[in-house]
Amino acid sequence: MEDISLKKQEIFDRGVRILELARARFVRGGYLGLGLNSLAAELGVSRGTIYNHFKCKEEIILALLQDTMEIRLGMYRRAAAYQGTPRVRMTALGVAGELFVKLYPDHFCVERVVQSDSIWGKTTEERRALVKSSQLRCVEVVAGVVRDGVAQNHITLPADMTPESLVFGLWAMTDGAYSIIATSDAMIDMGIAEPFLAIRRTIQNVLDGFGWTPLSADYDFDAAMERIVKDVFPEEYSRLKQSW
Amino acid sequence: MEDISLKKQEIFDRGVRILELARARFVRGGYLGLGLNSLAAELGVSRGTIYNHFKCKEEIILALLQDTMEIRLGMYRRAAAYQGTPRVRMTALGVAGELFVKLYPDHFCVERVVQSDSIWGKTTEERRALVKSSQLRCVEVVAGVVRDGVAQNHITLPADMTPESLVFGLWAMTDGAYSIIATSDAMIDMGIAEPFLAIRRTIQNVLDGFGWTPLSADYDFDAAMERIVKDVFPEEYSRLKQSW
DNA sequence: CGAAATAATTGACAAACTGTCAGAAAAGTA
DNA sequence: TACTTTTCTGACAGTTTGTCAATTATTTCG
Repeated sequence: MEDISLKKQEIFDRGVRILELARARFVRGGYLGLGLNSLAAELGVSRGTIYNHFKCKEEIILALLQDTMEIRLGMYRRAAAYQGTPRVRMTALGVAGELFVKLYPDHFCVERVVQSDSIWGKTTEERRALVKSSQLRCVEVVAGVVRDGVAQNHITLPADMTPESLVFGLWAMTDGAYSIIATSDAMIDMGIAEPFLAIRRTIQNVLDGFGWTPLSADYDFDAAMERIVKDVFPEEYSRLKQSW
Repeated sequence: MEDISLKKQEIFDRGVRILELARARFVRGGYLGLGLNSLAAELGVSRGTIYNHFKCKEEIILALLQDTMEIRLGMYRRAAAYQGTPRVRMTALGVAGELFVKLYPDHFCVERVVQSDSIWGKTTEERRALVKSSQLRCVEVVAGVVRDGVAQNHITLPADMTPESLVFGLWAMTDGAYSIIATSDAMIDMGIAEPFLAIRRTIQNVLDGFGWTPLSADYDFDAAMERIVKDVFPEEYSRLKQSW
C-alpha cells in the first residue's frame, strides 16, 4: 500500500526534477545546452528513463514554457481583480507583467526558442493545445479589463479596433521589450539606462493616446503602481532582489 | 589574367550562394534544419569547402542576419529623409518597418535564434561588432527624428526620458508584434484579424500620448502612409504581393 | 507467501551532425 | 616546364538524440 505510493511519488518527483535541471541547463546554453546525457547523469538515471517521462527533448522545453505561462496567468488574474477603475486595473496588469519578467526571466528564453526552432512541429498536439490555451486565457483576462473600460465609457475604441487589438499592441510591446532587455547587451551603448521605466511610460502613453480616462495627467499612476505592488504582489515583491 | 579573376569570382559567387541556400534551409527548419551536409551536396562541393568560407555554422547564421539588417537600415534612412514634419517622418519609419517585415519575414526567424541559442558566444568578435553596429545605427536614425521633433517643439519628453527611451518602446512594440505575427497561429482565435493595422494604430497612439503634434486627430496619417509607400518605397511596394 | 504479470530501467545501438586535417588536386608563378 | 601556393576533399573523431530488446524492479493475485 505504502510501497505503491512510494514508487509513484518517486516517479512524480523525478518528473519535477527533470524540469528543474532542464531549466537550469536551458537558461545557460539554450536548446543545445540542454544535453540529456549530462542531465541523466546528474539525476542518477539513464537517458532512457528520461524518455519515459517525455517523448522528446522538445516536449521537455514545451513543458518548461507551460509552467511559467501558468504562473503568469495567475498573476494576471490577480492583477485584473484589483479594486479600482479599469485603467487602474490595466496599470495593475502592467505591474504584473513587469514583476513576472523580473522574477522569471528564463520564460522568455524558452519562449523564443519554442517559436523559432522548429520545435513546435515535433511536439504532441496535446501539449501544444495547452500552451495555446494559456496564451489565449492571458489575452482574455486583459481584454476583459478593456471591455470594462469601454462599458463604463472611460475609453472609446476606434471603429476598426477590437479590445483584443488593443491588447495585442501592449502584449507585443511588453514581450518585445523584455525580449530585448534579456538579450541585447547594446542597451547601455544606446543610452537606454532604464528600459523598464521606458516601457511603463510608453504603456501609459498608449492608454492616454486612446483617451482612456483618467489620463495620466490627471492621476498619479506611479503612486498607484507602488500601491499595487504592495497590495497585490507582496510575496513576489519580497522575492524581488532588485529595486522596483 | 582572366583566370585569376575567374577563380576569385567563382569563390565569391559561392560565398553568396552558400548564404542563399543557408537562408532557405534556415527558414524551413531553423538552426537544426540548416544541415551543412545537404547544403554542400546541393552546392556540389564538399563540406570542408564551406568551412573555408565560414569559421562555423554560427557565423553563417550571423551573416544572414547582417545582410537583412543592412537592408533594414537602408530603408530606415530613406524613410527618415522623407520631406515633412518630424511626426510625418516618424510615420514614414513605421511604414519602413512594416514593409521590411513583410518583404523579409525570415529576418525575424534568424534574429530570434541568434539571440536565443548560445550562438552569440561561438562567433568572432569581428562579426558580432558588425551586427551590434547595425542595430545601433538603426536606433540612431529613429532617435534623430525624435530629436528633430523635440528641437522644433512638436514634442516635449518627460524629464526622465531620452529620445532613445522613446525609440526603445516603439522598437519593442514593432519587433514584438512581428515576432508574434510570424509565429503565433492563435491570432485569429483571439479575434485579432488585422494585426498590422492594430500596430499602426498603437504606434500613432503612443505618439499622440506623448503629445507629438500634429496629433492624429488633426492630421490624416493613413493618407500620409499611402503617399509614403508610393513616394519612398515604390520598388518595395511593387514587390509586395499582399495588399498594403 | 510465492509465482505470474506488469511496469520501469538500462545500456548498447543506429543515425545524424559538426568541425578538423593530412594529403590530393588545381591554380598561379617564374 | 618545374616549383610554390592556394583550394579542395573525404575520412575521422567526437557529439548528439531517440530506440529497443533484455534486465531488473514492482504489483497483483491465487
